[in-house]
Amino acid sequence: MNPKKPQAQMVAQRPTVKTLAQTTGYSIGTISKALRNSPVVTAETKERIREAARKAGYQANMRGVSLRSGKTFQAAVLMPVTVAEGFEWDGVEYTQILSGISQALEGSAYRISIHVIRDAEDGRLAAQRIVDAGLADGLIFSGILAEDPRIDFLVERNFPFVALGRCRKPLAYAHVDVDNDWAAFAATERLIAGGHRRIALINPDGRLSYAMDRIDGFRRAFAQGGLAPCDDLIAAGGLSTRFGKESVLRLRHMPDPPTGFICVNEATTLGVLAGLAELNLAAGRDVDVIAYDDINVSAYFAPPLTTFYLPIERLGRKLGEFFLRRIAGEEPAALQELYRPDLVVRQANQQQRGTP
Amino acid sequence: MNPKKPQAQMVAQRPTVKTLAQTTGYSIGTISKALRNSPVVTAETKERIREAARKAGYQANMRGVSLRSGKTFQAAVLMPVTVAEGFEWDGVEYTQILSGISQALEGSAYRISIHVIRDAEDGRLAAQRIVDAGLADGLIFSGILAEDPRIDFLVERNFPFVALGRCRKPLAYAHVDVDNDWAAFAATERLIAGGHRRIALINPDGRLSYAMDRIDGFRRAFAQGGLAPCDDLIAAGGLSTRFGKESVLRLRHMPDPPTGFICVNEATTLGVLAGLAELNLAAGRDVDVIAYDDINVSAYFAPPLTTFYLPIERLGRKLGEFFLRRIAGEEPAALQELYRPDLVVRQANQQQRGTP
DNA sequence: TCCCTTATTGAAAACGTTTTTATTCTGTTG
DNA sequence: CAACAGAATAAAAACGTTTTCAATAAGGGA
Repeated sequence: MNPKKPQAQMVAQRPTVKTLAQTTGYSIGTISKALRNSPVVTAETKERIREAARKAGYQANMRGVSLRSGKTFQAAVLMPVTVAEGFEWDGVEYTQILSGISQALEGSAYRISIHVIRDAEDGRLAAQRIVDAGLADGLIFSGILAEDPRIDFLVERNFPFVALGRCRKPLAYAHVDVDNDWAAFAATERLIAGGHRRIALINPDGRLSYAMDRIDGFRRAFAQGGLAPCDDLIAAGGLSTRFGKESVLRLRHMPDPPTGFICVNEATTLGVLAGLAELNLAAGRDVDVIAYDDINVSAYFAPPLTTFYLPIERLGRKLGEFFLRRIAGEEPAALQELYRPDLVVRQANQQQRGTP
Repeated sequence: MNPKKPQAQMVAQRPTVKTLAQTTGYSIGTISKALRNSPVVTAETKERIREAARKAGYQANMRGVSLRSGKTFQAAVLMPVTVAEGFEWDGVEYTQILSGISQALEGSAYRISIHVIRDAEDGRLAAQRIVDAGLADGLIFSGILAEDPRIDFLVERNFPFVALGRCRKPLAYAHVDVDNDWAAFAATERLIAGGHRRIALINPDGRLSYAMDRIDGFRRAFAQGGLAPCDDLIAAGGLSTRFGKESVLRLRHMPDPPTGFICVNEATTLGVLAGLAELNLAAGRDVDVIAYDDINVSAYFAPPLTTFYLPIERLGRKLGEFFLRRIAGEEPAALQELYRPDLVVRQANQQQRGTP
């Protein structure tokens, strides 16, 4: 009994192909082929090897696979974080998006890895780092600009990705998007039908592609009614609660103030309501507010608001699905989907006559 | 000119240690040692090799490093997703936590990988999978139960992790936590001082460790005032807006209803306000509400509420810092921190006499 | 002058896979 | 009966590192 003998009394190491080769008598090449269900290995050999693998609790070492195959099995998600003015709620529920992506990736070998970015330009640097250093097999990101440096870069490098949102360049790439043009059009149309003529559009940063989509829909609704659009009532800024509030205060102090408000997300909506409260105005009585809602929270606002609702988790699931299909080699042109949110009516949105 | 010659006209491949060995004339071993700043290699050799690496744009291939070193360079974060009743807002701002962790990990080779879990038990399975399959070098997770299966498992397996929250077992593990006992005590004390005697505690799931901490603080405040605690007014449930609203409606229909409410997060607070509105009660007039706020949103509620505020991103940063230090081998006992949130007074919280 | 120590670098092995190529064996065909 | 085709498996190479061990050179003391 040589006490130096190193192998026997070791704690149970993770089994490898080598281990399985020893226990079954086959070579490591055959083990690998059998487990990957290669047609060259005979059925009963496969069965024996699989049985041994099962019994040993074998799991392929991802680091080995990774090195050999060149794949990372990482889906990189660029997560924007608004370093806004002192920790403002921005209502960007990335948790839901990630949950959706995660559901789609379940069963695959892919894992989500997070890369926090500050803006789209920072995102381009992150994308470049990921591509150059081979940190992931593909990318998922949102907050698409009309001219998005990330999309330009990735399309040029032919690196797989899926975008939540569309840029305004005629490029072929996988994406999922909300029909913001339609939603803004429908919201504006509804307020016009309710008698409103001065309508404010609380919008995000104007460089964002969907901000432009919303403006397009907004203007189209006025044009359809033969009215001039209220371009002076378009507020472009952040997605924060503070921005919503400040916008209301500013707009309501204009000579011909808006009586209707179309908000871009829950956080701005809450800010708008706070601003109205400060002016002693009530939504549904003095003015009307229509919101867009990712997370089904507008029913709890005071008062409950009419909203366009699309659970953002559903978009996340589609992003994940498209990611896997893109990685598997499908053409980007086949991986594009546009969603229309549901209109949830909680207010009549009829302008009360006799309002200031 | 043999057209089969494979190397010369290839597109620029990523440089490797082998490439650098060829261009510098050193061996790959020396290259590796020089780049890792090993003391055995001479200063001028290091300089030459570093220069060549810089010029070639060399970046170590993580897959190679990973296989050789056995490290994954992954920080696995277990992200809870409440598959609550139809996409309810739960106010769990994981984006901020991830942002904080990400900041702390910047500069290191570590990346965040997300593992979505449904509850703590599901989390234990995820942890087991991560440990067994070697998917990460360490774990970060939140939503700690008084008896948390994840902590038991990881401590037993001696696998590095950092918890956001403390369990109730006397185990040594790295953690960051909010002093919820103190916060609940202070909130209760404040309402008692304002004349309230019937105070409701809107609490999360009772198995959560911090739910118990809150109850402890709640009771202690009554005991200090020589009063009997309102155990019948402790509502235990989700973190959703719906739960906040339903709790108010239920509690206010009791024979001796509460006049003060202490909420657990922003989402429940919004629900509480919605419930009060439905009962035609106003916070600050008919009843008082004190909230806990991770994301600085309570200033925009109607009315603005007195809150305990601690930007959750700060906790995230600490989690990331502790993670790196734990991975580097520091003892868990040295990696523990308890934060007290700031009290932000926005209401007097004095009970108005003559209230029902 | 010779040997021994020390400093520096080179060579080789190892991490765990997958894939390519080689080998062995069996059965068939001219 | 020799050659050959085909099937199954084994052997080896490769992915890009890091680490261990061996080799070489230089310098110093006897």
